Amino acid sequence: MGPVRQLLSGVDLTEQQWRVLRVVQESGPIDPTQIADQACLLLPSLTRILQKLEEKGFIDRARDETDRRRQVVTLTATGMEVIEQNIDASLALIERTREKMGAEDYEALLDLLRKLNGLEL
Amino acid sequence: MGPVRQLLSGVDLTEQQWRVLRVVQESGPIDPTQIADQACLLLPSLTRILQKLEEKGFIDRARDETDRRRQVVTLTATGMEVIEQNIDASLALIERTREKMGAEDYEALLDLLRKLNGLEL
DNA sequence: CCAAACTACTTAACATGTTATGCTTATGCG
DNA sequence: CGCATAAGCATAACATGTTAAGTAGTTTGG
Repeated sequence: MGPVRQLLSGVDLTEQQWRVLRVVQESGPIDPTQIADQACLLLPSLTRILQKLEEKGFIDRARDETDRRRQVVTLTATGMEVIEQNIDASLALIERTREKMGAEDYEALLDLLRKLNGLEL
Repeated sequence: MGPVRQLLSGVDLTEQQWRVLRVVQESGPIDPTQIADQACLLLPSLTRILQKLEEKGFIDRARDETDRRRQVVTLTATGMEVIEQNIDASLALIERTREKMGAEDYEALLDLLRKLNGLEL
């Protein structure tokens, strides 16, 4: 993750903050529980991350009027800009890693990690 | 790591504290820089962990009289006891994970992780 | 219909990850 | 020898991981 942190340091974002932004971008309006699931974060961590992202003006949070326990997280225009400005470098970094490892090994690693993650120990 | 944390919660040790204890046990008297290397920890984290382990009475720290910048970390009798009391369950947990994943996949995962770790991005 | 159980999220407290900085002791070199 | 530099740790500051509790809103069984 070192290169990722370096990439994001220019816009004052951490790995996790970036990951959450990307999840919101790809999913559209979404509630924290689903974000946590997709970003592999526990809710207490996500709570703090969403607070930071809101302070920075990258997301908005609204109460879900159907179920008032829930929130709806949305990207702001600023948030979309930040993603646009960094997405190419981010994807390039992933691709570079994939090439350095070899595509087959890269996929094999992901599969094995998913398998380990799915295990009941 | 969930099961590991559960295993160690009985003796009030965290994963990393346990890992450091194990490194010291296997290496014998050793300095913090080498511990950090073997346990995959950064020195600031290790500093705090060693402080905790010393408070708990599981390790001793002495200045290296040859090079007074260095320390020598040693297991105490209490530290050895804690390891003896938990090592079997710890190894059993590793073995169980290995079996659940399948030995081949388990080894393949370790190899791929080592490969990724060795990569220069 | 209502109290108990549950869900979604927050807060708190402590441990660690990460980067930058500081301090002390060693080393290399002119 | 004497100083600049480097090595080995410690500290500080902030972000996250992890577990336990707390709060508000919802659902459900009697």
